Amino acid sequence: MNDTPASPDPLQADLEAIERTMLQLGWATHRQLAQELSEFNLTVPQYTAMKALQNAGDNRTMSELADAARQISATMTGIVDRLVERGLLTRQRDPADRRAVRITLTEDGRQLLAAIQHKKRIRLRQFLEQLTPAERKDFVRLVEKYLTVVYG
Amino acid sequence: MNDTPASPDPLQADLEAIERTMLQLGWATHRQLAQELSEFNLTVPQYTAMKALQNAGDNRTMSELADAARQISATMTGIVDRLVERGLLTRQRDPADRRAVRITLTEDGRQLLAAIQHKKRIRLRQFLEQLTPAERKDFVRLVEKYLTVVYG
DNA sequence: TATTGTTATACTCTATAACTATA
DNA sequence: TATAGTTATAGAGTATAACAATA
Repeated sequence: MNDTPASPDPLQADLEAIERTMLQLGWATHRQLAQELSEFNLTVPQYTAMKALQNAGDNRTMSELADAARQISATMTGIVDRLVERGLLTRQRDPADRRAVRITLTEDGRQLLAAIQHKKRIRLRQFLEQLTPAERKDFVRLVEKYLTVVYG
Repeated sequence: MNDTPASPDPLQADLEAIERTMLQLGWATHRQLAQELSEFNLTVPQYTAMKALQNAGDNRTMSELADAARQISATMTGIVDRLVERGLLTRQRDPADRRAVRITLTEDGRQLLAAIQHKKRIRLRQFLEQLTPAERKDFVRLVEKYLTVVYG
């Protein structure tokens, strides 16, 4: 008869707090980003693809870009279509393997990313200014650990 | 002549690390959640709406639900349509104000949320087990501060 | 008149399956 | 035969504008 143990699973309370917080973080991030990007006439998947390309070093194939952006190639085709049409990316056949297509950021594309980055950083800086250097390091370390453990 | 100052903005390095990490966190969370939910035939906006309803105390109006889920009412109409059709929510005219519609979780809806929660917690627990109690508190505190500062 | 919610419209994202071109 | 990428298809989410019912 001990339905209400004095000392239950010590993780339980933290678990519930983190679950709620992370769902909020994921969704709030997504919606907020969508709204910020609409000002630049970009969608979240479009921006994510461009950033993934930039981080992966530009001149990637469609498969590599799809992997980096966590998409399948059929989806990436449509996203890249619209970005090429706007002059933010270019598509080029790879001469070494004519099945492959190489994607590059144009100068316009790079400038657009820079403009978005500039705007996003203003608010991020506000956040960082409220933390101590040790807290900043902890934050990055904990979030990276979360990504590794929870998303493999 | 001091183009490369020995001690530039001390926030700059952290800023770049956090920017990249948070974009990855937002997108990875979204894509991972979508994949987990597909097993239950739910989309992310559908799940978010159901959780928002649950957190807001059930029996909310469409406007309240849209606010809680960060959607506009026209979008919420479509999302609720599909959830009602599947028997996870019910719609009822409010007798006190016949313009308003009250949304409630059905028993099936509550059970589905419980099943999803059970599955999500397994992986979250893995993460928490790798942290000290102090780190767990820090994590929640820092993420909540981030949400407050960055998303108001 | 103002508010609540739905409908109409147009576009984007998404996954699956079938297909083309190249290796 | 296998791989890289596109196309076809169907469904869901999204915002805007117009609309109906109620206050």
